[in-house]
Amino acid sequence: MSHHSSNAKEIPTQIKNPDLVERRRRQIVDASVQLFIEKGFHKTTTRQIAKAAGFSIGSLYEYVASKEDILYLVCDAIHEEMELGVEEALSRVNEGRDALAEVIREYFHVCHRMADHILLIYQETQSLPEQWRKKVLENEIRMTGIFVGILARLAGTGDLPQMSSRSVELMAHNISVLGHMWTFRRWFLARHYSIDEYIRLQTEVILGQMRGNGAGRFEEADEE
Amino acid sequence: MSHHSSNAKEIPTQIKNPDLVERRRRQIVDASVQLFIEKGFHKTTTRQIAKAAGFSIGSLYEYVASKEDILYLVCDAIHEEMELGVEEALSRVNEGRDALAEVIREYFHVCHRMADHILLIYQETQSLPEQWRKKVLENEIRMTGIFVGILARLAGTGDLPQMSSRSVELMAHNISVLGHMWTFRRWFLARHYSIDEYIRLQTEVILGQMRGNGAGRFEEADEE
DNA sequence: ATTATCTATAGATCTATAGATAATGC
DNA sequence: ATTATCTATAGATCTATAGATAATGC
Repeated sequence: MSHHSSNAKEIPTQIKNPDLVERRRRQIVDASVQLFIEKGFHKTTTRQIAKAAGFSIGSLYEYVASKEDILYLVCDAIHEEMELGVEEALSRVNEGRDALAEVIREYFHVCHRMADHILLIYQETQSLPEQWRKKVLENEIRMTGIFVGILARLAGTGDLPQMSSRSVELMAHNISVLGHMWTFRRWFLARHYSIDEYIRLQTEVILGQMRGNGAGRFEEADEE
Repeated sequence: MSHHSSNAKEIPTQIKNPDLVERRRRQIVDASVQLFIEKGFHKTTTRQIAKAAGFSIGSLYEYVASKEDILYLVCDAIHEEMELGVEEALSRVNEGRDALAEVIREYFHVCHRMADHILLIYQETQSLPEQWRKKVLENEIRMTGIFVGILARLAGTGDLPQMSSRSVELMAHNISVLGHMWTFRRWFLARHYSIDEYIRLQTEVILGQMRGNGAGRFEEADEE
């Protein structure tokens, strides 16, 4: 399933050498991610980005046409990293009855690792021009789609109860968002739960329904 | 449970007449909410706010000390409206076995009604000065606390299975956030589900575990 | 000659305030 | 006299670009 050849290539540049473009844009993204996380998109200036990237403001504008371009590069890079992370993590998951619990655990760990980045997307997507906001939202759906596929397969093999495709889809959204919740409520949650406790409890909540195995196992961990 | 005498009063002003302050600030908030939803906080100028509120930029700065003050007034007003909405809605909920389903339905309808406002909070909280961001996040926890109280009570009367206080707390967070999810994934969800379908399916998901009544009722609505 | 980079700055805003004016109440 | 409001603008940025300079390869 997929080589995500980052949409970023659509952004025009004055520079002829494609390798150079890729290298410099990576510098721009790395510098910007840091700055945006610290100060937010609007409070970061293009000069600060150029400086942190290691070249002049003039050069910066050879590689992008606007500050919004930079935000798009950043969002796109984050999604690419998320997707790689998730697919790498999911490749470790075995088939079988506990597959979904493992999927959740792996995915939530990726969310934990990329907390600042996910938060950035939640906060700054709105600042993108319409055309690119749309692309970023599509990325979000693509991520959710990975879970739809897994849930559907598990339902097919009987490892999950039969459910309508709409229930499957909504469940996939819930898993995505409850992973994100750890990032945007972290200032609260992390004071009360470790990431592993959080995963354990949420797994119970999410699987509770699907297994339909009664209310007996509430205080028990599933694994770990 | 509470008169939320909006924290807003802490913001200093040059104007002596408190009624006037309240009235003018309401004008400021009403104008700003509209503008922020349309263009975002950073792309809205103080002049536009003053104009939309119906007075001059000079007067505006008699009622607030900075643009951030305005954002805080806006966030605070939104939380106040949310809390009023939720408490009003919950006052219609009866005790008993279906209480939680009703709570969810009422709460999600409030989220639906206030979708733009909730989204605004997600996007712009970060732009607040530390001190006020903290207050806004506390508001968020207070809202969640309402659900903690309800769940705990239902667990006490036996209308929910016994569960640890941590599970109750996390469940409350999930309900809050899955209501918000309708607002920040609305561009996708609303294309595939009506708000009532969304509520029905999510209710099944959330209650599925707690009732522990097996996987039989999947395709059945609970009410409506 | 071509490509990449830099310096210097035009041009456009935007926030916040100072100081003038109008309205209100004694 | 006091309170509220307005006009005009100081002062501070910030994005984006034009035009000059340096590096690269023929």
